[in-house]
Amino acid sequence: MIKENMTQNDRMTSKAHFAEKLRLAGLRPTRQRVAIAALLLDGRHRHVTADSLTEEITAAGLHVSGGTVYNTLNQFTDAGLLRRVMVHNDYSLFDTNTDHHHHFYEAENDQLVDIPHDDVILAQLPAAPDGHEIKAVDVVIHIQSKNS
Amino acid sequence: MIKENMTQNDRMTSKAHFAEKLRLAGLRPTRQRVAIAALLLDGRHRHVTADSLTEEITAAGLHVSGGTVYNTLNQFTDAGLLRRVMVHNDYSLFDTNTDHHHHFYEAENDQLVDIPHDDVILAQLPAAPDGHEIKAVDVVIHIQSKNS
DNA sequence: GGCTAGTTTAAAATCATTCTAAAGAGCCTT
DNA sequence: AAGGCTCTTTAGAATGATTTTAAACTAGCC
Repeated sequence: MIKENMTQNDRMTSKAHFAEKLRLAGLRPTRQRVAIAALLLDGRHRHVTADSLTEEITAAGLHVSGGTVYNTLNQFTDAGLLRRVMVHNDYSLFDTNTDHHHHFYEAENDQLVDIPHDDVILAQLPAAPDGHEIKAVDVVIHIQSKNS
Repeated sequence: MIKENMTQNDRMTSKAHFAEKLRLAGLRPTRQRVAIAALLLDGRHRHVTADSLTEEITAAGLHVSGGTVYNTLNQFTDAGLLRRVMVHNDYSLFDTNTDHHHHFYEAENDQLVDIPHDDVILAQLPAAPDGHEIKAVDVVIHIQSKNS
C-alpha cells in the first residue's frame, strides 16, 4: 500500500490519499488528523495507545497536543478506522486492524497478540436478546507462560 | 444456598460460612471482608462495581472505607471468588458468577447480560503461542437495539 | 480576501483507583 | 485473658489516564 522508496511526489499523493480517506469517513482532514492517519492507517496492523502514538508523532518531528491525540483516536474509532480493544482498564488500546479478528492477551507483560485470521474461531452464537442485534463479537484468549 | 426466612441462628451460621469460605481462599476473615462476602458470595449471579457495592454496604447500614472496597474486590478476584469483566475502560466490573460463561454487552446503556451457559458457544480455539498456555477465554458479544 | 463552523491548544478539571502512614483487629502463644 | 506480631482498615492524599475548557486557529465556502 505504501512503498518503501517514496519520491516527494509519492509522499504528496499519499497525503492526499489520507485526506480523502478522512473525508470519506466524515472527518475534516486537518493537518493533525492527516499526520496521525499517515502514521496509523498505512495498512500495517498494530496496537497503539495514546502514549505510544504521541511518541511516534514526536519521533516524526511533529507535535500534536495531548487532547487532540485522544480526540483523534476516539474519532477514528467512531468512524471505524480503528478498533478499540478491551483487555484491561489501565489505559485504552487501539488496533489498526479493523477486520474481524481476535486476540491473545498475556497479562504478565501486558502483551497483545493478534490471532491469525486463518486460525479460524468457529463459534455458534446465541441469539441476541429481543429487540437487539449483534454488532460485534470480541474474543480475548488470556494466556500465561507455562511454568514448565 | 441462603434461605429466604433466616432465623438469628441461620444468620450466624451463614456468617461463619462466609468466614470459612474466606479462610479457604487464604483471606483472613475480617469484619469487612465477611460483610462484603455475605453481600456478594451468596450464590446470586450479578455484576457489581466498586461504587454499586459501596451503595449496597451503605444500604445494609454498614460502612467500609473506599480503599477497602477496592482492595477487597481485587483480593476476591485474585482468590477466584469473583471474576473481572472487561467491557469498557471507564470503571471495573465484577461478576459474582465465576463459572465459565460469556456476556452480551449493550454499550448504549452500559448494560451487561450473562449468556445462559446452555446457549453453548462452541469455539475451535487456536493453539497458544509457544511456551504459553490458555488461562481463560472471554467472549463479549456487543449488541445494540434494532432501529426497526 | 474574509466568514463561519469545526478544530486545536495548553492548562485545568474529572474520576476511578492506588498509595500512605497511622490506628485497629485477627490470631497464635503463653 | 494478656502480649505481641502481622495483616487490615482508614481517611485522606496522590496518581494517572482521559475529558473539558475557553481562547486561538484553520479548512472550506462565498
